[in-house]
Amino acid sequence: MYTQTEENYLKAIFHLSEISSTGISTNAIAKKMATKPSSVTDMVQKLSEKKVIHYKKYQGVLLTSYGRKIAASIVRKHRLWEVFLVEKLNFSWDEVHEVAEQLEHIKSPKLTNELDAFLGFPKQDPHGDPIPDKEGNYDLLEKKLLATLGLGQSGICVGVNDSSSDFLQFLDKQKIALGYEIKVVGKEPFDGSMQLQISNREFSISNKIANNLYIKILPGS
Amino acid sequence: MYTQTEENYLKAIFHLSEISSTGISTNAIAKKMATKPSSVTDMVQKLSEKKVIHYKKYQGVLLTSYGRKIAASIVRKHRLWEVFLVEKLNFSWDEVHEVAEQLEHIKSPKLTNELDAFLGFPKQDPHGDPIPDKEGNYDLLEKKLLATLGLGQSGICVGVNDSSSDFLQFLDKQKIALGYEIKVVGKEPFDGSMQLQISNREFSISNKIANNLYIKILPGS
DNA sequence: GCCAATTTTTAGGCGTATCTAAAAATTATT
DNA sequence: AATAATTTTTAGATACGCCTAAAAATTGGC
Repeated sequence: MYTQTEENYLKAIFHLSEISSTGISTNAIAKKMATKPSSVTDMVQKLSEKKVIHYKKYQGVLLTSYGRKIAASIVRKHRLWEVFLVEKLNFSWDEVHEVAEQLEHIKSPKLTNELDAFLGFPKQDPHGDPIPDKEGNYDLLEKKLLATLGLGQSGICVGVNDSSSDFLQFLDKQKIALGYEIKVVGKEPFDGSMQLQISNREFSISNKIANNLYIKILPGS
Repeated sequence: MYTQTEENYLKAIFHLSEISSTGISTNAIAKKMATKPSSVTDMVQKLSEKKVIHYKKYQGVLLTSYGRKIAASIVRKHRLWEVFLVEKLNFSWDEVHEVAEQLEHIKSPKLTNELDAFLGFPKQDPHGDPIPDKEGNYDLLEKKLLATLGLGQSGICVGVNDSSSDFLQFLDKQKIALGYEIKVVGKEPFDGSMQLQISNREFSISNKIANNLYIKILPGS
């Protein structure tokens, strides 16, 4: 059994692994966990003794296959709860994260699996991220950052990179939500800003925004 | 904000207060919490500083009205989650406690209140215990012997008087279990036997049985 | 009312998870 | 390759919640 803190470290390493695939540095974990590198060192030594990560001094860490399974089960719970909150309890997608951070630590396989069934075995959470199954397997979406789209291309908004409340509220204000079709009708080389078309509405977003929105490209575009 | 441990102490004191109404002893709390009296002393000193209990050395503790409100909100969450688990996720009444012990510590007023609404504002949990409202108020349900119920009254089966094996096996055979709602649909003055309705099943029990089953009366019956 | 039994508190220690400050190792620069 | 900058680890301290053992206060029996 793992403490909530241990679970949070495993989850952080899991998410960092999705990007880097090389050894995850102490500093990267510290940044993600909003803690100090020295605290990370203490923890990774403990996690290493528990065989959930590989760790050698000064060389970063990697999840063992066992550790990856545990991390995936936490992510599974987090995302299932997000679906529950949005679909059953009238939460909006920018309110769910904080509560799901708590709910993901509830220990009851029966609860998790019954919840999964109750929700109709969803494949994605409200941010478009995949929900791992019981065994920890999940489909990687072929997501692209909006910023990488060319002029005239269009796609469907499937997720966000930065799920901070500020960013999610910005999207809300701009009436951008998951599932919306977005077309790139202009790109500004000077600052990387883009002109977009959603439904019949046209507006402009900064490069920073475009680097935080994941898009699934439509085949004929 | 309170730690999970602090919340568990408050809840224990809350439950002990329902019985004794005098100062709750260190030993009583230690027994309920499955910990040592010295640990209890440490904690009650901390809780006293936080103004949630009244405490004077060697004189036991009592909740302040503020502390009672906090404790009631934890009990509220616990019992709402129990209803959720039984009604939505196919848990049986004897499986819910352990999971509810975890879920009761989730901190999100919106979650609690939306869950309440989602469940249709239930007044009792699956064991027949009352669910406090947002303000911490709740109806005390009276525990009565089944034999004392009048015609047409209904209640929830909450306990047994005689726990002999013979009796418990009888209950099993008749498919009567804790948490079941029982309605009195007939009383026989001659021998004191009663006709009962459970779910859509009707059957008859002797007076001896009726004097061994504790029932909590539902308000509107 | 006094002594014994019980209850409660205090004192001191332990493991977890965190921190700061300093030392050690690695990486980058010139 | 030597030195500077960065990263990482170690050392030592703190708060929390728990423990054991011993002291203090209360309660009960005679």
